[in-house]
Amino acid sequence: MRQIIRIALDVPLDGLFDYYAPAGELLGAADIGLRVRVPFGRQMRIGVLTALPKHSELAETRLKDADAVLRDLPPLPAEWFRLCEFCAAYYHAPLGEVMLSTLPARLRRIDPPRARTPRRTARTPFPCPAPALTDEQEAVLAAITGEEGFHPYLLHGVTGSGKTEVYLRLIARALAAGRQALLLVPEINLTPQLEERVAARFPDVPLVSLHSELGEAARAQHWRAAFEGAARIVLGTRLAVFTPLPDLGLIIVDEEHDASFKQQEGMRYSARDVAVFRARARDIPIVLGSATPSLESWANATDPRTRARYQLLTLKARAIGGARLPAVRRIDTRQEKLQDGCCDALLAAINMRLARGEQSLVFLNRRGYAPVLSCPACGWISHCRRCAANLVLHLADRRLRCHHCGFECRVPKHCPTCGNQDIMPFGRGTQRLEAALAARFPYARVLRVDRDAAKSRKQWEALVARIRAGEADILVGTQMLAKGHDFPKLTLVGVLGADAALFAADWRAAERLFAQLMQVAGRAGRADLPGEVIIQTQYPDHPLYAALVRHDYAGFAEAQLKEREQAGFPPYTYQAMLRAESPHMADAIAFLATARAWPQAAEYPEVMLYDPVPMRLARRANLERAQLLVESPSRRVLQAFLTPWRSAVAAIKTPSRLRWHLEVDPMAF
DNA sequence: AGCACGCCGACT
DNA sequence: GTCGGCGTGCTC
Repeated sequence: MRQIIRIALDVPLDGLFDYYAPAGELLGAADIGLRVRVPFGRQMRIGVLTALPKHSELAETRLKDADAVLRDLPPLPAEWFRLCEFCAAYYHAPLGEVMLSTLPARLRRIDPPRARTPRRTARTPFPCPAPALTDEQEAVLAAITGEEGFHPYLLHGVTGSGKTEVYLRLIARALAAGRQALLLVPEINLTPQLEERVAARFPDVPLVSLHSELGEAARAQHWRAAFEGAARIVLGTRLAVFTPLPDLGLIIVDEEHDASFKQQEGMRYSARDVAVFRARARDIPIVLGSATPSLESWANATDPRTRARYQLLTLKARAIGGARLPAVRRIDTRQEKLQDGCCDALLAAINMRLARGEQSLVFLNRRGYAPVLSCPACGWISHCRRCAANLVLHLADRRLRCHHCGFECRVPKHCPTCGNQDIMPFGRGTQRLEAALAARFPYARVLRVDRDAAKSRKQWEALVARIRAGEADILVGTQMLAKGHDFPKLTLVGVLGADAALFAADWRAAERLFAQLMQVAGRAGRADLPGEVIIQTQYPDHPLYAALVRHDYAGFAEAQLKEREQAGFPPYTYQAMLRAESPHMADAIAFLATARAWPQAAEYPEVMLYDPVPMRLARRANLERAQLLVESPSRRVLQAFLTPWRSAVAAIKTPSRLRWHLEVDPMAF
């Protein structure tokens, strides 16, 4: 009679796998959570020991022997199991896939490279004493003090109001209580800056960062320090939310509205939502911070029907002495003659900054030279052969590029269909704007900051350093530049081409645009220099811009929530999306139609299944994509439906090239 | 998801 | 004659 062990494996199959314990090993309850190496099919894999069952459902003759129990790492704790189980259940992903995908790659490897002596990361932060708090910050901290147990807070603070200082004080409190603090940030771009600031405040406290740009070795090392409790502060991007932390006492989610908390591959989870679950399970406070909270969080904090699930805390004033919110002006471009896409007022304002030695930023969320190349003679336009999208003209290196699949080619010298020599760029991107401004202001130093100019982290940091050193007068940038960094000499922000998002098919576009414009406006005038924002628009009376002029997030959010409620959109309804992709649209649609026709669906009258439709980008990289929206006014009902439905969907016989996935709480449509 | 087995088209 | 295309089926 040999001991049976139950293993979670990283395979897209439901259920766990039973093995015999390796010869000569007797495992006990304390070993649950250890990693185990097992033969699976024709390969070896790493799994996690989840149980020691008395019997297996499988005939014992079919069980294989596990290869080895790995003891290089202590067992993963029960709390981490519960977190993974919650995600597996809520996002309808196989447990093994969830568990293994949340571990650093090195711990999933069959042949772990011998751990080398950890390199001393010589971090000598300049110790930085805590500044005096504003009255508002005091009030916020007082509201949080003394709260034991699970308590979710939404910290709404305008850019520059000193949210980070509040975080630092809360972290200090957690540390003093002998707890670890987990600080989640949206983007890798912002982590070094914040890490420096946290390290400077707590020079003697072990701190680690966890993000995808760390090398495999560093990632494993940091993760381990956090897991073993050596690191007391953990700062990381979304993947860090799964790090087991023995003494966790506080979670902070900075910029909680940010879309990068949503994983868009594999298990499509929201790190912010997982963080809230984790805080509740562990019975500790969590602070979600933002200048423009997600409407979900705002509703949770303000809608009386949700009985104020989150406690709202507000920072209204800018913390830096004398700094005020920038004046926002709308310029009606229907009344204006534009030059290179810019109105006179913007050009004059840039001129004034140049004269005063200050910086200007022109925000245009479209990279490349022009979004499409076209032939005026025959109407040819530069389509991507693999996607339902246009090829973008990149004049900097004379290439046409697809921003969806990465296809690129040389710019043709003449029209491929009619031979016309005069093919024309249509529309305007950052490269074209950069060139135009450089020609218009020949003595100004124009710097473009977009994903093409800042491909790597290094390039990005070099650009930021140049801007801060005052080596640029006019910045042309995409949303990359909207986030996080303060540029003390930047006093003018111009916004071009924002209108498109007002009437986008995606009903979340307005929310994103408002957040983005609030953020980019926050770049202007942070120090003692007053800031100005000029928005060029054909719809100056649009309520979104009107709210922006008033810096009125709350007014905007309330109006949006009212619209959402009337239209029956989240957060007043709960959604899941089944997506399929295949070389042929008909196969994708047919698959979704079969899924929709699930006979038992009739037993869930509160669940609405929409018609399968092609996705907005209907073809990408030669795969045609379609989606099926599932909706319910009740989260519980939706979940109850999804579990059996997913099993039924998994049993549908599909053409071999068809891929599908189910996404709970989809963000992008 | 991997990975093998298996049965049909153009290469040495 | 075989290299390799991807259809099908299995993994404790």
